Amino acid sequence: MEAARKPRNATREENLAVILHHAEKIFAEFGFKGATMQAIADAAGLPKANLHYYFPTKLALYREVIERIFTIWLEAADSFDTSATPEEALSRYIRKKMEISRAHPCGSKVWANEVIQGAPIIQDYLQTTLNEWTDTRIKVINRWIAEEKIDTVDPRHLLYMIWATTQHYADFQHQIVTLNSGNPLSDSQWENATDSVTGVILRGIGLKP
Amino acid sequence: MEAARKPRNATREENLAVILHHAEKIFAEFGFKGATMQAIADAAGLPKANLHYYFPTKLALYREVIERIFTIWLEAADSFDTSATPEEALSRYIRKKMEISRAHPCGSKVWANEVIQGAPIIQDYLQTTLNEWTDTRIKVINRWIAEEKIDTVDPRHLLYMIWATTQHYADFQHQIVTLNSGNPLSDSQWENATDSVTGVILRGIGLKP
DNA sequence: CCTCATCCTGACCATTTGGTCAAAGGAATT
DNA sequence: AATTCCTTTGACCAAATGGTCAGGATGAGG
Repeated sequence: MEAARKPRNATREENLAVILHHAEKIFAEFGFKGATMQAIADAAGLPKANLHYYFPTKLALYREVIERIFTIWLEAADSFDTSATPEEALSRYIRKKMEISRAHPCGSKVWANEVIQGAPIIQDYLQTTLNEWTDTRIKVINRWIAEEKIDTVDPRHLLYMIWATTQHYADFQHQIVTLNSGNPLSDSQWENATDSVTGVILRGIGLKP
Repeated sequence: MEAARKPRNATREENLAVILHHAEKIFAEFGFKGATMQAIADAAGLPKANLHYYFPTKLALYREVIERIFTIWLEAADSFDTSATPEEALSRYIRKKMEISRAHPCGSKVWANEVIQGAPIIQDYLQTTLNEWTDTRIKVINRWIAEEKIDTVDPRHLLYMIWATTQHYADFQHQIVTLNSGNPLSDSQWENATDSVTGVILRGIGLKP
């Protein structure tokens, strides 16, 4: 969000990246109030006072972390409407969201934590950007239904199902790993998960995956 | 978990219930570290020191809250295997889980928070009770597949989908309410949500809901 | 009215927390 | 070398937090 003033010195960029990376982990693990600046500083290998040089308050750091996650989510959203058919649109969107769950589990967890706690920070995002995005997708899905390309289904709940299932693999990662004998999902297991989710949802609305 | 020593005095029972009820809310809203004994005490309308009379530590109170949630979840699990057909078993299980999401959203949120944070408290539950429960259901689903009652599907991911979607309505309640113009889901909207989820999942594995 | 066990609570404490600040590097430009 | 701007950090503080404790309230049985 902040433009780097001196691109010549890469240290600023580096430090920002390191701080944000570890802040994401700590916030994911303890939530906003549970995370401490000291813990983030230790994880990042910096003195606490240095964090406050880059981010004046804990809230500012948290906000930055959240904003980055939101950006990633919006990009995944793009792959929804660059497709011709419902099959392609939905399966690409689901696959993309599964990939994000695997690549950025902590980001997803921070978002989940935030929403569970009533979204005190991102409330405006929900009301504006997410709300608008949802409305446009609902219209697309309703068009598919009108054109009899998919079965009748409440578009809103279809979207919720996709969000819930894909994010589950990030947010409940620990539970899934535990039920997988303590091992993280392998490549093929992730592939299987993606295929399973895609298969049930597509068939669930009358498509053939 | 603790037996009441003097059932004659109902005050103990009452206070325990009040404390646990409000503790669930506060823990759901702030996570374990974020919740404060003072906040729980205020919500329950009791002095903080009184909480420590009933629950020696914050952890003991949290553990009790978690255990109660787990009990409710296990009861929902029962409705899974008292049914004859896959249609009935799955639709009853999904419906039950949706009802729990509506009746006990805070409980679900506490569980979600706990799992997101790596389940430091309930790890043993995941490894024993939940793991065993999952294994038995997987066998049942695999039998359905062998008997060609449902399409081929990875039972594990089918279960994850059910958990994810149903719990989403509790854990992401705030997001759903926001996307519903700020209004909680009405009776008919909950019915619609349940039907939508059940419909997609059942059709997704070759059943007619 | 007395006894005794349970229940309640205001005051208190040690620790942790987010955040501040002044003084000290450091590197490029003049 | 002097200057200037950015960066770093140890020491510090006020507030909040989990937990303690001694003493007071309460009520049932005698």
